[in-house]
Amino acid sequence: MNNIDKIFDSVSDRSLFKNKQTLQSNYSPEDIPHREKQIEHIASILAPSLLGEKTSNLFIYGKTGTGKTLSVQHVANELMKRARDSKVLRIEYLNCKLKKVADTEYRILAELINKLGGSVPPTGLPTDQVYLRFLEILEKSDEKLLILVLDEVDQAVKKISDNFLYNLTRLNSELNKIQITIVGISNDLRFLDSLDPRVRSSLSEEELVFPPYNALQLQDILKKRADESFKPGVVSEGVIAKCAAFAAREHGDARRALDLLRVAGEIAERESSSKIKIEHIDRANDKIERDKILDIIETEPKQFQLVLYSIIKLMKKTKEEIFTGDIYSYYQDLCKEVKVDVLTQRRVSDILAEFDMLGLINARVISKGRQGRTREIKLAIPENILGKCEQILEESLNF
DNA sequence: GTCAATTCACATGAAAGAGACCACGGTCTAGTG
DNA sequence: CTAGACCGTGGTCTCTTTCATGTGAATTGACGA
Repeated sequence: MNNIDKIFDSVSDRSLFKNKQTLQSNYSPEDIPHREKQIEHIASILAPSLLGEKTSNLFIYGKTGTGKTLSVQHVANELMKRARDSKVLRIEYLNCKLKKVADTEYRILAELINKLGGSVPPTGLPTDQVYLRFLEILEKSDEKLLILVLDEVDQAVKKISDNFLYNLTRLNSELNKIQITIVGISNDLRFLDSLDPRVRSSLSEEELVFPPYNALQLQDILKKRADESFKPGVVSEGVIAKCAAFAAREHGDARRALDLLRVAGEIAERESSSKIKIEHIDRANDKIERDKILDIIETEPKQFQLVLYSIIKLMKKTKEEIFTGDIYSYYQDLCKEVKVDVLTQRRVSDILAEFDMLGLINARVISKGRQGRTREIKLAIPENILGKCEQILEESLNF
């Protein structure tokens, strides 16, 4: 037993982390630097809710990792602290992006009902029935106001149509005892434009933009978190700056910067290095990128993998841009070989578009004049993990 | 040489079908008193 | 008589097909200089 204790002790001795949680993405710190203005703004808009008055709907946008969610949650927490005993107010947070939780109208409602303490079957009911239950449960509750935070609404609206937002905003007119305020959060700056004007006007009574952090602000944030997270003296000179620079290049994504720092720490730890050095950051960057891509590839359905495999093979052969037609014919042959049903070109076209979204390929719609219109496709997977990708694909397609 | 019409090879949209999943209500069956 | 098994209906969800329409520039061919 003593030996095991020793091993455990030595691990904790060698560990560079004091408290790793503070670097994890779900951690929410006490203070949020460089967002004071936005937080105040949100607070001032939502403040009347403490009296149970209906506040304006709020719409927030900004790129990923600019502290939107964090700020809103912060304000929500403060509000709840104040309102705890008065029972006027209720705040529910819902992330619309999480698959299997909330990417259809039905599921969003079901999730909300669950959070409010009711229950609905995961499927099988007509959607309007679910609406009715939602209304019912709302009317039953004691609170006068419900603030509904919909994170990443753009994702939801993309999958569903925007009339579910319309329904939500209209719900107020059917409710007597309780009112709903919607706080929408979106990563997509052009999201509002794509909405139905009726929805837009009611949803964005107030608007708030979160600008990206610049490199200096990122450094500030990182420094603060690093102090909480690592043991003193672990972080070498320049590491923070480099992290910040990396993330600033990608539209000031603080989440990414923190991930980078954490992974760099893990790498350093595994190598039993006593400090985090700048080279660890580079390696962390590679690793994050690599893991992300490999993970996507691995979890993709078979047909997608087949298409991707075709692209990789073709790319290897030609080294140049390839077009939808090339891929489709290669893919057809491949399907026959593996004895899999061949999808239509229409479908493959959509699959390619999805790969583009995922960042696995760069696709551009071009017109080649008399030779028609097509996508010009380039692989966006770095050379150094291409082999690994191929291997994974071959395994899962069992060649 | 110039200009509009043509044409290609797909992109992009809309609708609808197939198959999986599930809830609900009604009916049947077997076990119980 | 009643609880549980079983079935049919009707609903959602995802993936896919079918049908329809759109589109940007190379090419063509008519036209005028």
